[in-house]
Amino acid sequence: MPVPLPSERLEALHSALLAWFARYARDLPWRRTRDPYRILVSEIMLQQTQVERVIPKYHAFLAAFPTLERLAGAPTAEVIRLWAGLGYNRRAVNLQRTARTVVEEHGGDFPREVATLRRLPGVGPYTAGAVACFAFEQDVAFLDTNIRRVLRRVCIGPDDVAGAVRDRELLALGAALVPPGRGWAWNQALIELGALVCTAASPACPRCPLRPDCRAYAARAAADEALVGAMAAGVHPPAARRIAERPSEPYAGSRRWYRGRAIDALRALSPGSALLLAELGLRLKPDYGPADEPWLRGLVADLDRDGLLVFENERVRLP
DNA sequence: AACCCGGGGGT
DNA sequence: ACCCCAGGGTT
Repeated sequence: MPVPLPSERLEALHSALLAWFARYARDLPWRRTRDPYRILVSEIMLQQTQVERVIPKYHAFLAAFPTLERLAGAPTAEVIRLWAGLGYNRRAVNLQRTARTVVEEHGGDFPREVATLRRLPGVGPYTAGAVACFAFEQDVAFLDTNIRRVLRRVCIGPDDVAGAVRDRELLALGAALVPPGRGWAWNQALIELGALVCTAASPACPRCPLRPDCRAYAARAAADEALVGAMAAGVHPPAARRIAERPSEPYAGSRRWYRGRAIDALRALSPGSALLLAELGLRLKPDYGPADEPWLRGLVADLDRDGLLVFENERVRLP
């Protein structure tokens, strides 16, 4: 059961992290704007995708679709083409659906409320909070993989057995930490700390501004001390045991891989043109034959359902 | 709650 | 060969 941080430490926590952010934050393009459209594009692209790979795609996408209205009015095929290399292609379709929803149902006026944002396609709890905070500078709390990890370590530490603390509880904890009026910088700073210092595999605690108030650090320091004492006494800890796992399926040849190759094949077509089903099959499998047709129809049907292609008259094309 | 959805880079 | 990454949607 996590205990809230002592209130007398709250102000110190705020100033420590905000000062660290002011000094060490990366200069990322989406931190230079409050335009909700640009913030949304960045947030959708950043879902499960690293910053370094998003940056060039972000610029290219906004060059092609500089405004919400331009994205809403573009052929979906073009949006999918611009998404090449980012993965999770449904994000591209949902992003355009959101643009069209905002244009058609909100008169082009971007929603500000988290609950309203949350209803947009492709916008979940994280993205709704991020847009409310990073575009409209609201002091809202939300969780992404970085914030979740930082909060777990700082506020819960060794009590977080196997991630037993739920998001609901973590979110309540996080909401109590947001400094009034500084939500934008605070949430950016939590994410930045998780990305640069409090990383998943090897956190750089020696240069962490939150170290004085971090439960995980305190516990680790105590454990290290005990270990050093034990080693000095001639006691060695048991070697970590490797748990045997079944070999995982290779990615090439997986369903996900074929979906990606199918969309790539359609991207390569000149705009407006289509491919016979068997032609697509041959581009996915050199030895494609009639026996593969049911499999291909299933693949295509799912992509069609996802809005990533259109299958009509035995031909396949981008929407 | 479990599963699916891409692709690239790090270790 | 794993793990990780500014998550969301479906079942």
